[in-house]
Amino acid sequence: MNFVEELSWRGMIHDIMPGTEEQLSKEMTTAYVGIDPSADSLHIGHLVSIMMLRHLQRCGHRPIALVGGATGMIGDPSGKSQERNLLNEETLRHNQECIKRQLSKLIDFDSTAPNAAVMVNNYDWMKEFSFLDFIRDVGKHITVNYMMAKDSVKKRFNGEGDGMSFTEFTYQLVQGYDYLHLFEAYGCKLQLGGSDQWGNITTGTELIRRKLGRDDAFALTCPLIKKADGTKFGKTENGNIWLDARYTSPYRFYQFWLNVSDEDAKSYIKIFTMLGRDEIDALIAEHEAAPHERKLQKRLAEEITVMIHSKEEYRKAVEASGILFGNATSEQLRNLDEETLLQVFDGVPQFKVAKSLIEQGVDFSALTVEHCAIFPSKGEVRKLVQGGGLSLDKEKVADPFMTITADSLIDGKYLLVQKGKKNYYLIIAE
RNA sequence: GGGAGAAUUCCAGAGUGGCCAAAUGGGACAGACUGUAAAUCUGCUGGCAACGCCUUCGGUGGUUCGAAUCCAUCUUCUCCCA
Repeated sequence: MNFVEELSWRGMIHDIMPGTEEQLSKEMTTAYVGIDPSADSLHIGHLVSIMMLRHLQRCGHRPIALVGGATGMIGDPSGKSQERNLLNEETLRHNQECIKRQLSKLIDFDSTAPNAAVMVNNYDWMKEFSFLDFIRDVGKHITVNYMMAKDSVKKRFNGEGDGMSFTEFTYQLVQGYDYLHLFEAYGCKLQLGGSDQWGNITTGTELIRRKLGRDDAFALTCPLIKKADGTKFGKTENGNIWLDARYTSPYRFYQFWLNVSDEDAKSYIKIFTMLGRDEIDALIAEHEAAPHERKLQKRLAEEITVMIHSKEEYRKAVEASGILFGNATSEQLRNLDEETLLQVFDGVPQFKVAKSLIEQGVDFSALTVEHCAIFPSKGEVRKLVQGGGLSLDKEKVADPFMTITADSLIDGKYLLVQKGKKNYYLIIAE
């Protein structure tokens, strides 16, 4: 299987350095991607790079995942208009461990195959590197003129943002040195990344050329993922979509993919799943024939959820979606056992209230406004009720001042308040 | 340094003594339709024990029966001249 061809039909190539394809067909090639360890979980913004590594490994080449412990301490100025926070070593190590665990599910690090993946941390070779040694052995080879010509740097000189510290300016040199180091230590001849990394990557190949006189270091970047409507990919109003279930529940993760637009689904299924070309073409054809069935989104969500979480989590997410968005009745809701109920409503805002309060009977508006702060005011509740936008336990609320008693409790302790179609609030009486 | 103007509810932006909880547009939220989409249409957008009451129009103080509207002063911003 040809790596470049594979990425190419998937629309995952933005820029490729001449000679890359020849290099890949010549021998088993080692390639790396840099990952910024700024959190202890990856998010879906990282997923494209990871998919590139997966394809690379499948095509028989050797992936290296480089955790940017050192570079993470500096902060990449590309695409940022402000100086970033720096991380300490302890946090970095912790983050690296967590990231490795996530990557292991997707990339093979452990096998004895010659192309088993490797994880490295640039902190390991940067921490002992003295400033003097660095500027003598590395800085000497690259001119400031060259560094200033990069777009990411130029922008910061044109009055966008707050200027740029020397630390940030050095970033590309440090990343460039990573490539040099991996080239020498691992025979790594290709760097992959997002298109915003092109400038940094070419500093690396330039460094290898000038210092070692070698011109067989290559670069390949993928386009940055965009949504068809121009808004930022991978963000919701609740923030990032994380791969770690602690930060983004599998249910939300599944929902994110299920909700992508038709246009985006067509490109995402190529980028984020390992499905083959024929299957994808068939899915897209099917989708275009009956877009309302959203087979494409369903399949996309299934593939990715299973890949990142598990079949079991996927199954639960589908079940939860059925209850939340299907025409589940009050009856069905009450038939759920407590465990399933809590899973379905995992991630839904929860409010605790004294059970005695419910047993005495309490006014719906008072409960949701005063005791639980679900809604900001009783006027709000009244308006929503008048518009038919509020449900309790899957039944429309007709009177904002209705009295809630223990009869409404599900499993003797839960109340499910629903605003509109998508907003749920769980009240727990204890 | 001198002069002119502006500040209104989530945003933009009307209002220049009682008819102002404040036009209109946008956004947000909800309803219908739908595919948990887009578009469209409808409602709604200060609070409350609600045909009424209370708190809002940069801050403070005043004039008045009555002030977002007039006066004084302070703060911030914009523009013009040097």
